[in-house]
Amino acid sequence: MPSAHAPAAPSRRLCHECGLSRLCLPASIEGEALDRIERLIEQQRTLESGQALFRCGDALRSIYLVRSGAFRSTVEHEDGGSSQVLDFHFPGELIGLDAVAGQQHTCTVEALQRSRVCVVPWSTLQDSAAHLPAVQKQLLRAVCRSHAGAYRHIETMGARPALCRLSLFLRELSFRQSDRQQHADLLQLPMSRQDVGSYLGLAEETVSRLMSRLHAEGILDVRHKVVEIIDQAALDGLCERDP
Amino acid sequence: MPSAHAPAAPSRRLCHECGLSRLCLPASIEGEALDRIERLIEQQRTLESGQALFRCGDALRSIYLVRSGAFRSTVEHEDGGSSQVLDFHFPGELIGLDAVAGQQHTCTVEALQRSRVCVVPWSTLQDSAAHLPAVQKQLLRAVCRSHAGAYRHIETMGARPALCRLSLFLRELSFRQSDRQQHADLLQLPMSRQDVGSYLGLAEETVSRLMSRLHAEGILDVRHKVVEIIDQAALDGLCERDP
DNA sequence: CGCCCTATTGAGAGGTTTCAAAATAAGTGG
DNA sequence: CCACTTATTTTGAAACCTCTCAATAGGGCG
Repeated sequence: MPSAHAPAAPSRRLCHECGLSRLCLPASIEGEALDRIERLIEQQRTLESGQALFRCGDALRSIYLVRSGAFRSTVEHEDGGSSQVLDFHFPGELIGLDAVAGQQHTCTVEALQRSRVCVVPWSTLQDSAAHLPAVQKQLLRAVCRSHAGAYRHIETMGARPALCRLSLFLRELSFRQSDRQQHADLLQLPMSRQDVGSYLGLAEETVSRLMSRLHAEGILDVRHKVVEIIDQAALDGLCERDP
Repeated sequence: MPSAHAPAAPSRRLCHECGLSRLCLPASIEGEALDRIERLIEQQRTLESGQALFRCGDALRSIYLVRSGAFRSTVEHEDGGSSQVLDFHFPGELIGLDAVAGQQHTCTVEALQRSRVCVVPWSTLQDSAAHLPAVQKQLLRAVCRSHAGAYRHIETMGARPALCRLSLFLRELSFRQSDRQQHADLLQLPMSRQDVGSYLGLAEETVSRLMSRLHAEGILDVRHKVVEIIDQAALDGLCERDP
């Protein structure tokens, strides 16, 4: 019935049909306002593994909404040689807000695997936020959520023992996966051990060693980039600062 | 001349007369829009050293603009005993945005010394942002600036050697002081050594030891809570990851 | 199938933490 | 204003953890 008159919208139902909208920019937005947000999406873009979404120093052009895959953001250290992993980004998350303060990106973001993003031009988004309080609110909440994530990361790095940091990292991944309706105890680690080490302020060998140890103790089942949590309670215990 | 007709505004020129407005919420806002922002300030509040602005779990009621003094935000760890310093807050900075995502505060903020803040009710601020794009923009930038600070903090904690972390911390304080028109090389440390240690993921003894060492090497002049940077170049050198 | 990159595992050196004690500052009440 | 108590800071020595260097094993991609 409705198909008869519908102007055959050219598959621009991106957000309506996207399972991530609950997490993404349009969270808690429905109806016409959602249509408006959909129209902000300039294009979708696919990135191959290793490809950069933008690099440190690039001018702020767009904000990106992760549709699938995973990303890693890094900063190059002044001395040139070393770089450090600042964050990982999964479906439903916004990327690029690091440039809002200074109009240019402060880190480099690369795909860890074949990934897909929705591209939202910043100028358009800003205009939209100025007119639609709902968009403005969501944008602010997205930044604040990201900020809260950074605080959790700081908390994790402040948890001294390496085992404790790794446990917190795995728990965080587990939470984020279940947010996306994925198994909370069958973790997909799209990043390398080196990335994990850099993210946690540890050597990659330490990460590898601790993974093996947790496997040997029956707490994890480590199969390359797939890690299954066998004993959640034990893992939670390791997140405490002491033992 | 102008005093003749002026309606003797009852000292509500808070922002106009505040030297921090360039850093604070009203940054780059002038004229009538600035008046509007001024009117958002419900009251000013003075806190004694150690007094809490809010505690973890409190409902989001207001955002606070630091006028003078210094603050420390901490999270209590689940196990109860330990807590961790997440951030320090100085004049011109916004406090309280951590609660925007979830409507309740995720950390506890306490004054490190007698301090003064402007109190802006969140509901009022939100309304104002919905109507005034300038306010909206500033609010977003403030969060993003704070987010950028968190990323720098992560970068600092990822810089493995303790000496390197401490150097980066001192440099950061120096930058923030010069932003506030204070001497860049005469640092005021309102927080304890333990706070610094917690902030950097180090033991307080390590912080103390390294301070002494830098003093002995003639790079710093450490006088209790006042630290003078004698050899800026040497300190910068220590910020590199290697030596 | 073979190369290359990543991950794992081992052993030693080094830096930080811990525990403990002394020295210094800060806050309190007379 | 001083003496007292309390808290913070500094310094020391030993133990521990993590890093580094090095070699091996395992997957992934052409």
